[in-house]
Amino acid sequence: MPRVTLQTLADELGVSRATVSNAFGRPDQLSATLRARILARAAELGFGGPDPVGRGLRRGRVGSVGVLVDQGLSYAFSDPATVLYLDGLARELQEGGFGLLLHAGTGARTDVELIRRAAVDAWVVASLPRDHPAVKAAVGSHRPVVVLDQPRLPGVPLVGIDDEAGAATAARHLLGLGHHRLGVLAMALQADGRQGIADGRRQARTTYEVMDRRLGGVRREVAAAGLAWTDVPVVECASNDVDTGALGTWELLDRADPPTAVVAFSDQLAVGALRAAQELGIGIPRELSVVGFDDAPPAATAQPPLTTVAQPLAERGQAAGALVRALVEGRPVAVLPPYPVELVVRASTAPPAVAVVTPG
Amino acid sequence: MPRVTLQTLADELGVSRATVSNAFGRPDQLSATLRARILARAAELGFGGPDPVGRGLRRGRVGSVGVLVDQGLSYAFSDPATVLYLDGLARELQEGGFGLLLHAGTGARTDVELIRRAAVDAWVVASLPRDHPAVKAAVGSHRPVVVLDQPRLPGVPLVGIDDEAGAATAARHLLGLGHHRLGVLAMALQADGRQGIADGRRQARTTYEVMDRRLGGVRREVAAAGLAWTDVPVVECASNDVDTGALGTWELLDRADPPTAVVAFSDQLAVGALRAAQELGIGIPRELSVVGFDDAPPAATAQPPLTTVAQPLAERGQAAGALVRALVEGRPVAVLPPYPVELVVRASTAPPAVAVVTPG
DNA sequence: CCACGCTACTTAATCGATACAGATGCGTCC
DNA sequence: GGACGCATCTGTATCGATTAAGTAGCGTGG
Repeated sequence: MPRVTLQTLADELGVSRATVSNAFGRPDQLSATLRARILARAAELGFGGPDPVGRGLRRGRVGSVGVLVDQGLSYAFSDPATVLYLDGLARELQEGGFGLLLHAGTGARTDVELIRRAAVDAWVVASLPRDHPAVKAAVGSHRPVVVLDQPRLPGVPLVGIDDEAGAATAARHLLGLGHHRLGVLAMALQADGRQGIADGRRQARTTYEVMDRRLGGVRREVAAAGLAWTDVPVVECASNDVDTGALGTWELLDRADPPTAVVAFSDQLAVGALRAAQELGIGIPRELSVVGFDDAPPAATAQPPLTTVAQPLAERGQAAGALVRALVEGRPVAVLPPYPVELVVRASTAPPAVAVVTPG
Repeated sequence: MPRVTLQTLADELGVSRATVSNAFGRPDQLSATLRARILARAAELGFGGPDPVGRGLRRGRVGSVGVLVDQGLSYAFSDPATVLYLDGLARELQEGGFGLLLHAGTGARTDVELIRRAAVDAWVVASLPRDHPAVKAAVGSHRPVVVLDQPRLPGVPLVGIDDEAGAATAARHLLGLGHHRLGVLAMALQADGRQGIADGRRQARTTYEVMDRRLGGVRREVAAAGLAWTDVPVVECASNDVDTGALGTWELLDRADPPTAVVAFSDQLAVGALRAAQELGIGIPRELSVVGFDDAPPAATAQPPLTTVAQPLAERGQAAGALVRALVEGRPVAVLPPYPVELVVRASTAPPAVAVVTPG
């Protein structure tokens, strides 16, 4: 009835508990024949190896890494980009013998309690807003933390990309094609579920740093082209999915002077823009150009295929995993420079229908 | 330098370790003022509460539940149906204070080792083949196990649906519309990556019980309609995604006597069928009828909207979570009857173009 | 004034394992 | 033949917490 432990086995076989432990974890510490006997008896008793929790306590490691994602799981996993980097992360961590303890911030207060009570060796913060309580809880857990994308935290390694450059490239591409009226389709600027046009005030208050940087990139290029940033409508999409992207696009186009080109801050939103355009009977790219962000799998298969800012998703996930491994093993880690991004031009962008050629 | 523990705090304040423990876990066991003092000092020292591993060892519970999914994470999460029930599961478990330790069967031998070493209170086996080594490892871990869909294991609670009835309903619907030439688009019958027509021999050897049951359901209806099962081509799709579904559909239609109606065993595959038809210039439902399975979100938004066999995905995930909670807490659990399924008729099915009306 | 009950703590056993410092025995080398 | 090395196993401290049982101290009712 009582649980089988190393001690049970030791008593059964008349050896010490230490030897039984070694039979499982350090084969070189005992003779092959004794080890075989121990393992055989263990199998008979249905003993599957040392208890992970006891082992974890003693060794100071349990072999799991917590991952904090925004919103619910279904939401996080509906985004192919998120899935891709989680996959990279999971692979790398599994390689190192770690499991992935997923934690979706539900926003409830119990979140923090759960994080405090979670038996993990480290935390990966996967793109959370700066003020999210889960972030504080993770940092306060006295375990290594690695951040993906955001938020930047002092002394915490970050695996990010050059967001500003990425967004700037997208904007420059469109401006270079001759567009003068841009629109921006952004993800949430704050976690308050707000949807719609975000004015300057709102833009300045985002708690999602990635949005801040990408807006900055577009703004920079718009200014460089001699245009007014206040003339560029920014629509904030409360969720990063196709439906909401379509909704946001409706809003962008339903204006007095609708944009001829849209910079979307994710492929999800961009695909939503394509759908909205189709519903409205607007030809892409003839009447509207759309640039996405991420180059997630759906970008290439979209109709038309999306011009988008490519970033190494799986690779970054893997890099985050490698950082975690290093930190847990006490190895020093270097500061990672932002991963480069690259514009992939496909068929969703073209010069505006009525090109306004500037003299010169 | 050394870690702050309950003992550190106890020494600091001149109280016993037990009292400090109680300050965190059982507030009624000490005076409010002392508790406040302890908590205050804890905050000062940056002590975030009792160590989860020590706690876990003593209490016999760590607060995490392992989830075993087939293939890699990106694969599992590319299926909206999987995402939906994992979301239900996660919600229910978070409610109970458990985190989700995800474990994607990579097929490597290290999988089993990882499972053995994972600090979890229970396992959820999410639709694995009968012979998957991870299943044995989970069952052998001496922790409660709950199975989603498959495999059926003696003495292990299962949260399933009536697969046979579901598939039968789909087939009956098509046969009732007047179709005489059916085709089946199945998921993998074995985990060997094989793709293409599965003959009777292969069908009989599936290690995925769900496929077995669904094939049985279709077979039953085909027989009831007086047709020969051997005339019904079954194409096995190695991965459950849209691309592979399209590929399988090509194979199904590229035959001497192509089917006029397809039963797909997932919405993913069904959407693939829609795409293949579009590529081939085949009108749906005029020239080809398609029935899906799951009624995952994409089913309703597909073009045309999919007729599909609906099943309560999130609800089942939640039910699995509830079972896990009960088992971990030592409460007895009743055997769950299969969840009912229901055919949702949308626009992807219609009578065959050249209806063969039986006299009578 | 004693017994009783209550609150507020403390004591000590325990969860299951790991790792380091011995202990033991045996062969070998000079 | 004594010293030494080596392989193989044991003894024991320790990881960080929980909890049942025990002990003061204090107020109260008979």
